Amino acid sequence: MTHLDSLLSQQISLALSSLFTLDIKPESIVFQKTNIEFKGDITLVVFPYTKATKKSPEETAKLIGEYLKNSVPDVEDYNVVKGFLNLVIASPFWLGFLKEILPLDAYGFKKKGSSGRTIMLEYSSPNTNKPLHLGHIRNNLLGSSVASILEANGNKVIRANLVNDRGVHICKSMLAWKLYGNGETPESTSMKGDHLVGKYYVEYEKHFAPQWKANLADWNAGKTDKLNPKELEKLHTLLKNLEIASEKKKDRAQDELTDFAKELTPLMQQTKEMLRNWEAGDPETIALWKKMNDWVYAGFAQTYKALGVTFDKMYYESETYLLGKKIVEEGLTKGVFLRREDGSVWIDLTQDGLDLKILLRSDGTSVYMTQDVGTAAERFREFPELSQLIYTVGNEQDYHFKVLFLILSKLGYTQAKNCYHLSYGMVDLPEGKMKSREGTVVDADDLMQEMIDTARAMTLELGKVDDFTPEEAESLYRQIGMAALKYFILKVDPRKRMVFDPKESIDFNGNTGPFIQYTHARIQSLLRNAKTKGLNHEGNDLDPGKITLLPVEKDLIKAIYNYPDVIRQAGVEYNPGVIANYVFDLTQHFSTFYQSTPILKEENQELLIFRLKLSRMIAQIIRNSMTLLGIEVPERM
RNA sequence: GAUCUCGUAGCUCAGCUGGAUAGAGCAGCUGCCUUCUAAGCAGCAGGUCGCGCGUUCGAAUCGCGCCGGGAUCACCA
Repeated sequence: MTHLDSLLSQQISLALSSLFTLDIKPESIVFQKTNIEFKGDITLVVFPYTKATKKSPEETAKLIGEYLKNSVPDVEDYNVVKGFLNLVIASPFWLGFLKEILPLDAYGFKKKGSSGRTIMLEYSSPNTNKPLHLGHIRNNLLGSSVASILEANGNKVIRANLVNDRGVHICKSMLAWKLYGNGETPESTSMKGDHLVGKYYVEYEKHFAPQWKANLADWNAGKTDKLNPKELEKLHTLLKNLEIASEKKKDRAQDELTDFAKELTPLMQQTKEMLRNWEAGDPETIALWKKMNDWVYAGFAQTYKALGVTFDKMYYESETYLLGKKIVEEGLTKGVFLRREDGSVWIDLTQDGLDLKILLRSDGTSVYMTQDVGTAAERFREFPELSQLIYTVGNEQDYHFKVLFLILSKLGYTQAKNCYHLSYGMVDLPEGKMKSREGTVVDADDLMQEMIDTARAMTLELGKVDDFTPEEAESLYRQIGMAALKYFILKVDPRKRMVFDPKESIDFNGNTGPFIQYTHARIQSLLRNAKTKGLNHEGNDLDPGKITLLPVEKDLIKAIYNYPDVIRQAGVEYNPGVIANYVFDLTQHFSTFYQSTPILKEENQELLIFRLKLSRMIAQIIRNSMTLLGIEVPERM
């Protein structure tokens, strides 16, 4: 609620009371933007009150309008269309407001920490067996931007990254490198470390597939002589299941058989052995693990730097994967969990409309959920002041987090209600889902490079950098390319699945990051030109009495007026798209103004200076908004 | 089978705590660079808001049902 809203709602409450003896609380009165077709700045819909006023909507609106015009100096005029009361707010109000905020350099932002809330926001959370791809880009950009938005709302934010650095999938890359790597290193191959490790993850699959397929083929041909009696028995059970399975369950039964075939390959046996060695602390395995993970981290560091994301706190699964077991034991004694005959531990969530969920395997080892319970508990202990714990994770894990928060709550963690799953939709390509098997996965590093290369080509073609030094030009290409990418992804509501069309994302016209950057650069150019002409726009003085606002100028000030609410809204929704849409709209309005209204050529000196100040304020908002999206704005382009 | 989610212009998306004739961008078509950066501006064209029923003075927005896409429900992570 803005100052204007609260002033008007109080007056309207008084009006309703004195005109119709109606008791309506000011807080319950809401306004909406005046439709562009009609005159006015803010609109009250009176339909809700007509039952009580016993008058027609038009009559009711007219009476309220007249009351406001007489009692509120800032209400200059009003008009009524059906049940809509459109109020015209006087120019001095808008100019007075602008004058008030001109001295601020972060208008709309709350001071960091002013809310007294500390929020931990987890994002990125990569696996160390392959490089980052397009999906990770959305995760990183989203998490990073939401962190900034929450800070702009006055919160202290801890940016956390939980690295998935252990497990079967990591051992696959390690084993493949050991078996087929011939000692390759990032140095010897001039490959980025994460890409080299990813190469061996793929290599593993290449050797693995023929092995399990051979198992299936053998079994189909009745060759089962390699199996021990126990395995043979399981195979018979699986085959029988497949045979009697209904049409619908056939896939599932086939998957189970395939899993068993994978299990019994030499490669998988070796992988599992490697994982056991790792868990036992075998020095050779640990050394290999460290070496390859270091390669990956060096690679990730580059990618993160290029993306412009940072972290305050790193967590490694290798250090946290044992957490949670103790909590599960405690939960057992509390009766939250139950132990089956085979020793596995479960929670029954059927009362909550969910299913049974496993927390410890029959061999006593943890599953993902166990670790997540453990890390959450650890974070609550480590940061007792935490007001909120946010997980930026794809919506494929909606169920997982529902269960996690429920378990935490059942274990008695009151902080469970402060946990939030920032769930975002998958990124698809125009031809459908990204599939590693079909090689359609878009690599993060490649994509960024492509964007920068395109920015270079476009900029050179337009002849924009003729007077730039080579370093300045390169920096500009990077800024533009990254802006295109980031804006393209962040403008979409995070909750929604989105389509990433490389051709479209590389467009620099229209609703794009580069267009917004360009508008900022134009304003800066304007201000530079003003300076060389000796025009001083830096002061904050402004005489509302001497300026008559054009409609386009009033629209701009109104948009500025709404900015704090936009930042608040983006924070409430955890949605950078709110900022993106706002700043595009603002930029578009400014372009209209810029194109249609003389600024430096204005003869009236008061007006000229006012327009410069207005432009300066718009530039500030563009810059600060883009910062919330993690996007840089150049001074020239 | 169960649960969750999405469906708005040819394409990508806004709008969804109910409000006026549903908005942008891209793609298509017209204009505008001796004038503050044309990565721009102005305009034209493009819609049964998946379908149906209901609630309401009023529904793209809320509820129910159906159709279609996606996801999840593993001793995977």
